[in-house]
Amino acid sequence: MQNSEALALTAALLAAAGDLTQRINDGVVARGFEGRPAYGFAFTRLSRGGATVTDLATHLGVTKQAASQLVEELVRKGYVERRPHPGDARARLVVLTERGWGCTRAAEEAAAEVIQEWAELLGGEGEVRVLRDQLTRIAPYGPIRPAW
Amino acid sequence: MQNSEALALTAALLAAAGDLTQRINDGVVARGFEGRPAYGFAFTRLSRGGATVTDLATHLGVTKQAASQLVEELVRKGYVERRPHPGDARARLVVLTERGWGCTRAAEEAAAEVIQEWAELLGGEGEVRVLRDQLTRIAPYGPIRPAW
DNA sequence: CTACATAGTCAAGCAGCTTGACCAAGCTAA
DNA sequence: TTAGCTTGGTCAAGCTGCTTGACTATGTAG
Repeated sequence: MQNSEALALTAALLAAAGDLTQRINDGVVARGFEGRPAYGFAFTRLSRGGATVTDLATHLGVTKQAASQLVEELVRKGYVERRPHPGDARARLVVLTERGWGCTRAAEEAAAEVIQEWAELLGGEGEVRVLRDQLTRIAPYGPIRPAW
Repeated sequence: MQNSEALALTAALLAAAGDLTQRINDGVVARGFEGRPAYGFAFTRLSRGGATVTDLATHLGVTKQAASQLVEELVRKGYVERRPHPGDARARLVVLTERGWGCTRAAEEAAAEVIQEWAELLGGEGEVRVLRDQLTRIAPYGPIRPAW
């Protein structure tokens, strides 16, 4: 693989990622929710039984202070609520509210729309599956990172 | 395509993009340059004959003030220099210095390394080419956007 | 020559993150 | 039990990279 090809792949990957993020966010907003992309990553983690602030921080790859601020923002907007943690009085369990679930579904729908469009560009859902499988194989574990 | 599949693709795409960005930057730093990911996008544009601040701003999808600050930073670090623009006394042409070219090559090498690794994960360079072609087809034109 | 558009800078402000200090609650060992 | 350390979370201050707004200098169209 030549360097220039590596750069072409890099540019295409980042362009696709940025475009996808933007359009999912636009779709969420169009469905009546206000948000920023980071919400989606938080929701992904919260949608499986809730999480503590520290869990979220790890998942997002930020400090717990930053995660705490994000949670505060989500509480203010009515997407999540803090509950006492069963079994650890220090911790608080952050869970999605009904509105939070609605926002999550909106994000899913918006994502599905974009990917539907990609399927048309690529010539079929099979091609999308190939893409997803390839990306899954190269995607690392660990915290989510901003693409730049 | 079901919603959950769309989310899986989204997550994998963003994880791959974030990982790639991070590792290219790490590679650049390991080669003795200091930088942040945005530099790479600027260099991509500058490497084709230089650009004005306004060109850069458009390419990066930010205000010209932000682009101007970035250029100032790059000048301070010795990666670019400002020259009078031939044919427009208002404008200044920002061009890469020798050190700037070195940093650009370092980024190319770092990118090639990561993608070499991806080729092994995917089982061959042919698979990488498939990935690149697919991404190229779905990647939009227009300014580069942060992935989140 | 006038009027407007464009390239660039200066200044102020803001969002989202960081580091550092701290408290309350849990854990471990004596 | 208690002493000492770890862990979950918050408060406060500060920084970075962006924004909007105001402005100057140069170009361009009538």
